[in-house]
Amino acid sequence: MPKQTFFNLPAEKRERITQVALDEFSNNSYHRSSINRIVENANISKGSFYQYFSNKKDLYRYLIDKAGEEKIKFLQKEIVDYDKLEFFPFLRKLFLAGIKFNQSSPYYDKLVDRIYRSESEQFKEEIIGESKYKSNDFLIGYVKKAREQGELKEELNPEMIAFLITELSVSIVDYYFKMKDPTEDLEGMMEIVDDMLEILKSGISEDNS
Amino acid sequence: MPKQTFFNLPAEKRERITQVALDEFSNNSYHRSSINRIVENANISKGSFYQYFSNKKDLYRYLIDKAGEEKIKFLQKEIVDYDKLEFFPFLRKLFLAGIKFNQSSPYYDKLVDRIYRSESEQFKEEIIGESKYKSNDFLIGYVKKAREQGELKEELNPEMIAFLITELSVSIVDYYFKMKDPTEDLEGMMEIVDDMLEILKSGISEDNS
Amino acid sequence: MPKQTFFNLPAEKRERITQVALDEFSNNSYHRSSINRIVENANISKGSFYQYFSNKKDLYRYLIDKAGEEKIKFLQKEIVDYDKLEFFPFLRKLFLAGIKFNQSSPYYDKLVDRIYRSESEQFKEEIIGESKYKSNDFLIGYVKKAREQGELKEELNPEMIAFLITELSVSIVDYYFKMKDPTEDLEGMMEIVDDMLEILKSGISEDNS
Amino acid sequence: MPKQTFFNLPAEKRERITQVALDEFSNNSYHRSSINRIVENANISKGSFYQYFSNKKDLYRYLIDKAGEEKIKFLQKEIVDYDKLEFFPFLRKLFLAGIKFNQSSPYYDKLVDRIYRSESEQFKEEIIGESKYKSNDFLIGYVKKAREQGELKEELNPEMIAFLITELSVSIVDYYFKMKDPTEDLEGMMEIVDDMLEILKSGISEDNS
DNA sequence: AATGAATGAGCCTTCATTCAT
DNA sequence: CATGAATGAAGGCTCATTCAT
Repeated sequence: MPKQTFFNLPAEKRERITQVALDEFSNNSYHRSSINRIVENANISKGSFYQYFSNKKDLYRYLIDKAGEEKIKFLQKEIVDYDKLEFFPFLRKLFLAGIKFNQSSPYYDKLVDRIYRSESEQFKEEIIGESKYKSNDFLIGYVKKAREQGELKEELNPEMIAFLITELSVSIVDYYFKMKDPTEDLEGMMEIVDDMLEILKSGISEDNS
Repeated sequence: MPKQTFFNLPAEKRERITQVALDEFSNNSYHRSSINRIVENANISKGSFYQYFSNKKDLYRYLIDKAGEEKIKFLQKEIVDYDKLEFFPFLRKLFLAGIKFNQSSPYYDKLVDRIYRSESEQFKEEIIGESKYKSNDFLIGYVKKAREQGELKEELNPEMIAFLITELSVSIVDYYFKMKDPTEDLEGMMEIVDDMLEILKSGISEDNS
Repeated sequence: MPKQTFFNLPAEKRERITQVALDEFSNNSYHRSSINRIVENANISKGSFYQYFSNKKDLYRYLIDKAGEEKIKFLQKEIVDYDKLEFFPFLRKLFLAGIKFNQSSPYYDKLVDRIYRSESEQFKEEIIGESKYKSNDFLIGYVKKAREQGELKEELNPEMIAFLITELSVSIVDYYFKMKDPTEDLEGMMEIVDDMLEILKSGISEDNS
Repeated sequence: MPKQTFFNLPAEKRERITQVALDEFSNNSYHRSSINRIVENANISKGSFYQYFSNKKDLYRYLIDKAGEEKIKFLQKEIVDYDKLEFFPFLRKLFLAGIKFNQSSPYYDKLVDRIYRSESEQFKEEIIGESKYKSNDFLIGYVKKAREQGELKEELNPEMIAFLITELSVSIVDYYFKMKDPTEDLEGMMEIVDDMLEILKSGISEDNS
């Protein structure tokens, strides 16, 4: 956790630092990211930095946490009444909201992707282990509920389904941005999402039999 | 490509270096990996290193290439007569073979995963661009053939399917080794593979309609 | 340009570093000069060095610039009313002042000689290109003026004359310090200067015809 | 001196090595020149190199010596009956021959220039001190003779005149190649040479008074 | 006579962190 | 709260030379 001094800062300064750090960590691996560059770009002194954060890892953890927070806040705003939706319409909303979030705050997604996919297992544990935003928990609950309500095949393992969905939601974004100009609107994206959802639906829904 | 001097080395030494380097690069990002550590662990002098490889990237590229080579060699040995198999049985063999390879040479998979998932697009291109082992090409061809033979839904985009399968094949290994002791035998694994395949099959095969 | 941190240093330290660097670069070619030696002799840490200068070239450029600055400052102090002098008396003053400068700050002259005479044309351009102390411009102007006032033969190319004078002014110093003990006073020197000037005068002045 | 083994080599190989080394040393300062590059470009093994030359300096000295030898050989071929010429016609021939030599063997001139102008005095002494081709000796003798024959002003110091001429002969080449395309023929050059000679003549010849 | 693997010192540069003010 | 000078370890890489074969 950043030190209290950081939170005492005027909002403008605090956000400037956050933004610059986000930029650095989302474009470089943890070890390659440079405090030197951060303080320079944020226009603060080295000494100040160490008065806000106890060390590099402290800042990093803060950003990772904030990324989770922001994403959840965003998703909750996008998917109102999500507990009244059926599973697949919900999933569709979830995917689209995920893509929208990525478009509006690409740094956060990059940051999180980076740690999930590229840092060593040990390092990941060290950083995320203490965070409360372990993304999957929420989804597993939702899958379980859907299965209980007969929307999903009984024989499938909910953990596995949740895992599969998470992977697909990341993959779909990768796939999309590998092919398209990210500033484009969402039409092309929806097509892919719908294809992917159709496959998933045929694959895991009960009605399918 | 490593210099000729590297290939002139006694096999034992050459393999020792390869092994140590593999260990280093599969456990650290490219930039974080250290030549210093490699030469120390491999018990060679820094000067020698640069007589074998022209630079860090040279060694890295060599390993990435070798990983592709080894994996293909392994898969070809595992999946004989693969062109006589139907699509889903083939896929099953492919997944299992992939897992087996990971078990026998976990470093190579980690290495390749790392670059595919975590290094910057530009860096990836720089390293893999010149390699002949671009994994997806082979799979896309195979998917197209399956679709022509009526095994897959016509409306689905082969590139997307291939992409999906590749992602799943990686995910499945992640999932498995996150849950199980990797030295265990394959029984538990097969269950998961079969679940996943069942989903895929329901999702993309033609007979399903 | 050195970083601000360098100029914030206590004068003693700043001058110590400058002096040590000057010593290093004036006795070795650019590439042969060693930052390691500089920091060691100046008794600063390597890390500090890079807080003062962005890199080796930065320091080097600073010295070259400073050499130009110092020389011009010195010459202006020595040759007051230089625009009221006739050409050859002026030249005599210039030569003598040059020698005096060399005696009082031999490092600067050595430094500048070194780059003018020995580094590759491309490197020279890279370093001096951006400097405002391109020595010849001033002299060419002065030669042109002298020619217009009928002091020099009309048929001679001013650029060539300026070039010739510059070369001679360097040569004369070389010659002198090759023969004499540099701590001696200037008497012997004046003889040589006068001989050289006499030759030049006979060679290029108009009254000569 | 190179070891006997070097001279036992087939001429082709010996010349190849010489050429490559010349290329390296004339384009880089002594310390920057690389044995590694030389053996690579000359296609010989590291071990062989050290069987031909006892070390880097040995090779370097050999080249410097050879440069002197070649230049003298060339000049002697160009300026036949030079002892029957008067001083200024001789000087003109000398300058032109110098330029021609530079055009035909630019590497040698670059090599010699480099050591004369850029290496430290101590290093120069170490290399050239032992050489028999100290260029000036020959010229001083010639100047003395000219003075005795009344061609030059009595009051001028022959050493100084010889020094001056040497400097000019180098400067003139610098000046020319800074302005012109070196592949051009000699017409433009002759003009400059003649201007320069005219200055010199007015400056130092006796008839001038 | 020829080879080429081995070596360690040295190169310039970047880094996260400390601490006195 | 803010500052920024100081630091030494570590980074990748090049070098001339030796020596066993």
